[in-house]
Amino acid sequence: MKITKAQSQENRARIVETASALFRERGYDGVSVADLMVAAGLTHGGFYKHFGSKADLMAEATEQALAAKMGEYKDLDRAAFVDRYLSREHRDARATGCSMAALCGDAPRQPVAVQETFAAGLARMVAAFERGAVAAGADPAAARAEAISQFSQMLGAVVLSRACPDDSPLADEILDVCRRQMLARPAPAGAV
Amino acid sequence: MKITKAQSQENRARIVETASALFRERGYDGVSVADLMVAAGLTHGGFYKHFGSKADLMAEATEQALAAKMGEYKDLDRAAFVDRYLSREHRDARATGCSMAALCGDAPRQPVAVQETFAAGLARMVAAFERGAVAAGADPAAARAEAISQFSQMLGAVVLSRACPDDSPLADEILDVCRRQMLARPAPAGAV
DNA sequence: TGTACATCAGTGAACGCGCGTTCACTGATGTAC
DNA sequence: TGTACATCAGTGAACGCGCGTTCACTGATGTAC
Repeated sequence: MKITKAQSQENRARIVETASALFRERGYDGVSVADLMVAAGLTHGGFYKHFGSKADLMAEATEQALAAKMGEYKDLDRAAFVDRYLSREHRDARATGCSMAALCGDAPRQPVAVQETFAAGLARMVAAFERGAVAAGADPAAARAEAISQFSQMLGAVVLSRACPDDSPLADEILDVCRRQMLARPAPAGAV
Repeated sequence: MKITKAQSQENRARIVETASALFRERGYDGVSVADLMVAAGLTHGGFYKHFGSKADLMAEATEQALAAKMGEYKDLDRAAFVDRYLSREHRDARATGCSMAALCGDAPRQPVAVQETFAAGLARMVAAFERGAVAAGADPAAARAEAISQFSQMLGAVVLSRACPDDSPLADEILDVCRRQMLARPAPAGAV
């Protein structure tokens, strides 16, 4: 039953990828090591050949998902980003959406390594937002404040929309209202 | 070991109150029935004399905490509410703070009864915000949209601030930036 | 008002279950010669 | 290039533990007379 080195590395990568999707979908505590390994096409015993603990994987999967998402969003202009972030598709696709929005409520109760990964990801996200605003012509002095308050609103809207039952009209209303408000919001230069 | 009717009702109320604090502090899944009953000064076996299941209590404790918070906030004007909601004290006092902010990330994964309680609470909260804005002279047509987008931002800010490690400067920055931005935000009548 | 007894809130041991983690074992890979 | 063997990723049973829930039991309360 020994496996090629390449095969083993592939398996490891698949575990991380599967974990990052399942964690976003069900939360860190909603995914057991056994669930996860089955979803990755393996058995649970082998998990500890790749990771020291479930907490280690949580940190690694979160790190990877945040980095991947930022790469994905990097080339969108502000309006396109707002449109996508506050879309019904993003709200409904927890597993492939923003890890920050999916897991920010769980993060404070997790091991320190996960908390730190989260905080670092948030800092990078704010910095990226800020650079985007400046590039779009915003007053650099106000750009950071705008980045923070706008991201707070968008994340809050996604989290609240997801907290509504599936058929609730409020779920869509929250997204639509915030999307319109974000797009109509004065250019970063004008605020605060 | 039988107890007075009044004593029993007192015990029941204390369980609900204790639960609403512990759930906000550690999340629904972070509090076991045994933990909770010990915190309420009882033993775990008696729990089912008062509640059909843990899920029933989750719904009841959430309902009660949301209603109590709304009563508490009812008489504050907008600026005072913003100041308090986005304060370090509120962020750090999870157990006695806003249940919406403390548990919105957990709500979607909970039993339907809890989800419905949450959605109803959110709807009431938005309605209260809206009334407050109209009373403050806002354009009624825009008041609802402002209520939704402002509450999204405030909740997002509290959740993100809590997701930062304790000593992180970003945690305070998020609150401070959003508080300033909320207070400087044009009166509800002027937006969107 | 006093007595006899049914009620039922509270107790704590026990239930089955799923969790994270460990471990002896397997057998193809990859290496030493 | 061919052979012998050590390695180690993967397997699946087993571990101790905490969970939500059940249950037989207790004994003061509250009621019927």
